[in-house]
Amino acid sequence: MKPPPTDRTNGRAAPAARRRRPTIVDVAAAAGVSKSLVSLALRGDDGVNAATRARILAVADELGYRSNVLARGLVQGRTMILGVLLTDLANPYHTEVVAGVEDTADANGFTVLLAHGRRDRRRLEQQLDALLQLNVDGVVVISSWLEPQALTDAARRAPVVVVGRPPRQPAGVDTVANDDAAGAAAAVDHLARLGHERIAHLAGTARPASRARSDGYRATMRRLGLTHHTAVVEIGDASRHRAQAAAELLSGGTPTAVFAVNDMAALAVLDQAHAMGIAVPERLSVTGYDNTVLAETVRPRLTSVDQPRTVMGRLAVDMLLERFSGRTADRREVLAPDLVIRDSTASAPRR
Amino acid sequence: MKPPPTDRTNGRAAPAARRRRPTIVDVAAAAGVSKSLVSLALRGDDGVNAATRARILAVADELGYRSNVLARGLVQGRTMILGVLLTDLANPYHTEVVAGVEDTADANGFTVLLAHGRRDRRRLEQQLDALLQLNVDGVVVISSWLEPQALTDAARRAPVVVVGRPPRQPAGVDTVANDDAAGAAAAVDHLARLGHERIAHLAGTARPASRARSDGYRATMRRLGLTHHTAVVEIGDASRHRAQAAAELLSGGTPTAVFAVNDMAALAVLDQAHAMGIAVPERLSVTGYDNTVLAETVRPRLTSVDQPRTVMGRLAVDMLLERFSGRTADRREVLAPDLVIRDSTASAPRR
DNA sequence: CTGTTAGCGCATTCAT
DNA sequence: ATGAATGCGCTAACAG
Repeated sequence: MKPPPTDRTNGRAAPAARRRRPTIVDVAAAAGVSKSLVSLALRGDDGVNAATRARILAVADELGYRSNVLARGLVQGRTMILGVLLTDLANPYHTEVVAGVEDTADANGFTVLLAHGRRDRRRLEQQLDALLQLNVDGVVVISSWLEPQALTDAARRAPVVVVGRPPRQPAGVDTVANDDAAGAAAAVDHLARLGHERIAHLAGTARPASRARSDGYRATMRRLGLTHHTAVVEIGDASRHRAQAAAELLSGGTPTAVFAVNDMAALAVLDQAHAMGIAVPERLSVTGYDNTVLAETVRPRLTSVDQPRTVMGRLAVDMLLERFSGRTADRREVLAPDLVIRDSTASAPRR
Repeated sequence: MKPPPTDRTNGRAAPAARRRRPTIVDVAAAAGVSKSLVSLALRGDDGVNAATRARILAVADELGYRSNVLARGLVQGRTMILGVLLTDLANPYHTEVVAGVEDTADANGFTVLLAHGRRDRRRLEQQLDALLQLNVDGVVVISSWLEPQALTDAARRAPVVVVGRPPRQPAGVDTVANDDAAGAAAAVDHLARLGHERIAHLAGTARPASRARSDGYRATMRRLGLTHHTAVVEIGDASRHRAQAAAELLSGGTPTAVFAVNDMAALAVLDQAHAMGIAVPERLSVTGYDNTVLAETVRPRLTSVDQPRTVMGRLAVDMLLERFSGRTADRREVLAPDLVIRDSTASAPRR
């Protein structure tokens, strides 16, 4: 805890001559009217003399006056700010949801501010709290790391929508998720239609979304009568683990196709296949999940399950707006994902 | 502009039973003391009876009391919040700088909030304004898009540090940048040492950083006496442009090496080389710039110039702290980049 | 139609 | 150890 900022705007000339932004009183003084009148004029109230209003607007413009959100929030009880809390800035999945959030927020006159949890639950809670303290009107949580209790608590202070798949459904908060089971089914069905039978699965960590995808994989394999599904390997976050898991997967059972839990995992499979001299897609088909930029970047371009991220972000804000208008019942939305077929999948090799 | 939130905490039972967070008065009431005493106790003032303090702390803890940043900011003139303004959330370069900012902010008890410009100058200005309205104590701008005037104006309200290379040095704000010319020289020198002579360059848009790199490239080629530097192609942001530019570059002059302005451009070269059946690095060496995750993702792994992003972020906050302690002179810091050699560069092919 | 006045919210700091 | 005053900028209610 270092020495905090000392500068005060009042008092004698501060070092850097910090300038107060013009307030409504400055405008009032410059225009020679009361600040109430300025307020009315600025908000287009009818009861203001046209000439006076013109003068006020001119002065305000000249001074570069802009009303202060927080001050207005103080009296109106709303700030027109929406907070977005996300686990991991570096995760492109998250940032695309943010784009959707921004779209709808913009269209409705809201400003969006972001808080970053750095993949740390404690920090996520702190940041959520920080947003709430700013009196944001609502929060979109792009994370499945928070305890249901923390979310429910937060929702008592402002409407909260979770984008993703929290471990348990928290009371009082809305959720938007994609149908992981359906996505897994789409990928596996696609591979099966291409004639693959030995379809292996590279599974993720214990996160709910990963589990749902693995469950979907197993269910689909069962439905297809494919008992020979080679292996399910738990992988960690470290890329070394992924590589190791991928190596293990390709060595045992000699699969002709792999359904990876996400694009990063799929990339590990691609790399491992390359190292082992297995041609993709000729001898091995690979599918990812999330359709991140990665999928369009690696060679061969990755077939991947696409979550409608932008739509999810938009929907999240829509749900916030509904809460603002009085909805009290929780709403959970599950969106259908979409398989994007690229170059990493092809017909199964003949024996 | 949709109907804004209507809920007020006061009045009769609001639909969702929105709960006020406990304030210092609640704690005072529950502990049977005045709020002044609570304030003193919480901040460890000596003049508080030990037993009383213990009771107050216990009550505060039980109620889950946490002081409100904004209210404290009101009276103290500082909020202990730092704002980060960035051009593009999806740009991993930016997010790594953020990590550095967060490191140092954390260590000094500051909270970090992010505002996103969506690659739009107007929006960047709005977001900068939004941060300032929150009374953040300082702002780190990770962008070179803002007009110097906008930055200077902002700096009158709170200290501002720009990470990156603004077109002109704005008065009153500090800057942290990497030495693009030196980075370019490191890359070209590396290629020259490997025996390359026909070293082409894939240039970027008109952004200052890109220009500095191109200048560095040309200067180094001249210094090395390599007049035969094939071509400089202007590329746009669209990936199609990049591909086209890369194709053009590899067709004319048959270079044996390419210094690309950034990793994305290098990736385009890699892809194009692959399409044309040119083996990398056997027949063509490629270097990138920025050392993004991309560099460690593509095959072959990309040799790239690394900017010390985390350090830059940390330094930015250090500079903010200096301003808080009274520094008034502008400070501009230029950090040395570092060439990271991977698999995409090798000795020049024999004729 | 215009101007004045009193809070909105909360924590700190000064007098007592 | 306490009440009252204070910081901020705005809007709403009311008086002129």
